[in-house]
Amino acid sequence: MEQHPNREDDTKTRLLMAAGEVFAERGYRSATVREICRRADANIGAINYHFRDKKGLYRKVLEYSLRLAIKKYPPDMNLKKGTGPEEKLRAFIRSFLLRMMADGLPAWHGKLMAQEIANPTSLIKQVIKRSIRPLNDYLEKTVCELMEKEGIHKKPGDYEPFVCAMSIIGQCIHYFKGRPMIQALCPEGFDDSDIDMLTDHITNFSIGGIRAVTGKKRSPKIS
Amino acid sequence: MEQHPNREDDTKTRLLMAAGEVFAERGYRSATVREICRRADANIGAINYHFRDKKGLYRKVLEYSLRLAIKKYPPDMNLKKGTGPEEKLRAFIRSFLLRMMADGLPAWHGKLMAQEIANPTSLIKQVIKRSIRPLNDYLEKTVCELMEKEGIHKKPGDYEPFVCAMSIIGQCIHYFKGRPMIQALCPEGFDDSDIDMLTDHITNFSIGGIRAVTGKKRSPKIS
DNA sequence: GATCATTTGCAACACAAGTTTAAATCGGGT
DNA sequence: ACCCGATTTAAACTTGTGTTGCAAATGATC
Repeated sequence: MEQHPNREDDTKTRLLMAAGEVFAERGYRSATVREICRRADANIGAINYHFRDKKGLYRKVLEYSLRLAIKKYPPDMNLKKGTGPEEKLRAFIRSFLLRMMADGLPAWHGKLMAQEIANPTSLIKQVIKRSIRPLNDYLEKTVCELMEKEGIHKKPGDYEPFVCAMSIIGQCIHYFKGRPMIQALCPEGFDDSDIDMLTDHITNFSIGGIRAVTGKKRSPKIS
Repeated sequence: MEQHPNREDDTKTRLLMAAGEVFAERGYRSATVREICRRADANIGAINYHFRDKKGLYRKVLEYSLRLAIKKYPPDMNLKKGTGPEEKLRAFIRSFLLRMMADGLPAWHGKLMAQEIANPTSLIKQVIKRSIRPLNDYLEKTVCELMEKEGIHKKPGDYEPFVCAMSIIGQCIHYFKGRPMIQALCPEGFDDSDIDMLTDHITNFSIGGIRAVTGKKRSPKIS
């Protein structure tokens, strides 16, 4: 039935792939080992043999997905050095959206993270430390660069860059998790091909937001 | 253990109250009838007797919560007529955050909606129609007023006000559903008392965002 | 080709959660 | 005091899900 978990691969790999798919689209709790095994065309027992239990499988999926993600989406987003912060922000948002919305092999990295954020499991700590924190640091750094252009000097970890980063992430995640509601609210529009328009909107909106946040603080410093 | 479902009330009311609490904090799927009954100090069978089944109970909770919400948070947010759109937006964001974050009796209206958005049930259509849509309309209208001040004429339902509204809602919901992650990312800060700071930030950020979005479109119309 | 570790398939088990049922209890009305 | 309907209770039933054990099959090594 499924394509990606190629029958050529060994059972362990097929399980890993199928599990990645299912965990990504259903989340840890709602995913069932039986569906994973069905998609992997493997036996229920195999999961116990190769990964001990469901959580062991999930742990391996996270590790594998993380390793792939680092390769495919390095923190600097493969942008040439010296690109302006606006373009860095746009690239960040676009890749963040793509990672969550896209289908296919590298799709589940973002979805897994989004699921963890919305419904944390006991592995949330690890996910944050190794996946979310680096992304967030990069985003905060970019935000700081944008603030710098407004004449405000902030460093990652300060209050303003942090909440701005949260506002940006929040928008992106909302467009993923809130898709059913958005479809219902606005039935005519928003197929998956609109990621570019979405990227434009969130980028513009956020740049304006950052500008406004720094603007509030600037007044005492200008004069 | 619990306070609100007062032992004085009849079983049906106690069940309704307890269910509101549990559904609000756990979501429909993760909530269990057994916990609801335990909190309501009622028998398992009572749910079947009074509400047919879990979904029937949930439906009644939504109806009751909606009726209360309309009374407590009317669409115009009880602002005096003639208030500026900035203040309307701030009031909207603040009440939206409060409804999700607060504890106590009227707390679960917002939480239920947020849970529905993040994990829709089969009743999502009804929730959207009667709760979310009106709120969204009001928000879009406010956004349009803000755009008007920038010299751009848009009406609710147009693309720009819609995506701006989504960006605002997205930020608010992220601060509710993403609380565990935010705590982990920024352990020092963010107790529940920071709603005022959050309101300030999201309001400023969003006003700047709206300004930026209209700014992009304004250039051809100005000249 | 025999032996051993690895892998698979199947069935059973445990457990949690929603639902149902039948008996017990209670409260008014006559 | 008795009866009848409404309510409450306790227990069983059903289903879905994770886990485990075991026998059979497979494959590699000597």
